[in-house]
Amino acid sequence: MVNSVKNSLQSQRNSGDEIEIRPNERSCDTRSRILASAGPVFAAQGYAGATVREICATAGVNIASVGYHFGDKLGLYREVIHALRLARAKRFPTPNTDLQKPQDTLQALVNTLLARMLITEEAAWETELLMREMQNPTPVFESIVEDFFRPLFDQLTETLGLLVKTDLPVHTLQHLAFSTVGQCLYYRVGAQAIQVLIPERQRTANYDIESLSQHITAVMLAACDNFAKP
Amino acid sequence: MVNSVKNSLQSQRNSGDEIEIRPNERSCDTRSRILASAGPVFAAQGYAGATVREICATAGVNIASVGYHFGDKLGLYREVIHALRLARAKRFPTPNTDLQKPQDTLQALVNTLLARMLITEEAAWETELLMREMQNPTPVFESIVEDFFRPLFDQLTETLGLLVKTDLPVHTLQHLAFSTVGQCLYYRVGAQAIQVLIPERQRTANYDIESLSQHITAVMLAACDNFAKP
DNA sequence: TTTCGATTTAAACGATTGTTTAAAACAGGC
DNA sequence: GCCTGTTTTAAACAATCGTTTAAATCGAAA
Repeated sequence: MVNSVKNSLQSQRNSGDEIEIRPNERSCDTRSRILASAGPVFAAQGYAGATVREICATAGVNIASVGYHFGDKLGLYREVIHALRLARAKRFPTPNTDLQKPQDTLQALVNTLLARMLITEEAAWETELLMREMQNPTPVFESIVEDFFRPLFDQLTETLGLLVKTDLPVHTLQHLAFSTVGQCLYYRVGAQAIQVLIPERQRTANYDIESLSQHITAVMLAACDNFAKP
Repeated sequence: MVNSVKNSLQSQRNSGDEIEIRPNERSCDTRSRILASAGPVFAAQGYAGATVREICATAGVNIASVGYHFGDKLGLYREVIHALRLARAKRFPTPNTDLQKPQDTLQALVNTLLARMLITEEAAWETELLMREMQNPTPVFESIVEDFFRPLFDQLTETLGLLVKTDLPVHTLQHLAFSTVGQCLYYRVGAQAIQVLIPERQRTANYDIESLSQHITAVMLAACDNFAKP
């Protein structure tokens, strides 16, 4: 009873304030350890498949800690997503759209998209988690789209609008934007299929970010040129 | 003990023979009822998320029946995938590539791809299940790619090869094929995101299979034209 | 040092999972 | 009708899940 009251208060505090001042070092340590361990586990197993026992074991803390610090499993997941958003906003700043030719802007946007998809560093779990949200949306999905996908989508639509010269209906520009995104996304979504379809030698030679980025940009520029003169 | 022996024998019989002669009507009924109920449940919840209890409840049979007829949960899943392959081979025959202009072949291939993705009939669970296999591959995934994806992929590569006129390296044709597949796939993978990004009125007006198919085909034809004259 | 609230811990809770068991119900040959 | 092998059934199994509890431990103010 006393615990649950404390937890709910703490939950409100955490989700409300941006700057959190933890009571002391000890709790802050276990809290952030849980947070750091939870991300990869959620990404690898999915929200339902992930177990708080595995998360706590990886973090080296007691099982009850997640209940104490985050209320419950869903509260922990919410904070993982929250932290993920902050981290990715810093890692992938939206490329500057002005001061350069739209061809270069498109190239930069495709590069950013592919880099987000094919990242293999220690932050690969972030992309994995976002992919899982796309297939199995949780209540946090809509805010992810608004904060994450829409800015890049708007920038893409705008840039394509500059490239087609002729005024095209909005939905055609949106289709072109989705064509761009779809091509980039496939090298992550279809990665398992590509691994079966294409022998490894070819894959390592011609499937790096640079080659794919140039190819997709070329496809879209050709499409824009063609759509310009009907 | 006696049961487990019977089950393993039965499992081998089922996976080996193509034409199965069930001992009598009764068993065949519960067996096929389980099989019919399992597909949608596996598709909706994923393999791990699906419960044999829900499957059996939907089928109206006892919980122990899945153990008796399929050995265990994984055995049931294998047979679901097996039946799915047979059903889809009939439903989506690969379009005839000869006897028509490559432009028309491309259009037909894109149409088939989009139809597979955006199907909303009672067989929608099949696509859902295949998408889950792409993200969380089980041991059956590789055979799915070989039997299902590769024929269409080869046909696509070949058709694009006819369209570019100039001889291009194989990997470039493969990239073009993936560009085509990626654009089609996105309207299923990104459906949840599109639902947030695009207001419903626009979606119902300009996101039908026909419009999307024509758009994607136009994009790829433009790309092929451009790649032809470097 | 004592005291008190914050935090961590081990243990248990009830619920749900896949699987198994042993008995009952069934179908067909004699 | 009886017998035999197949199929179905209700019940229980052990394992694992998220969550809760009450006691132990800690840190700092009094």
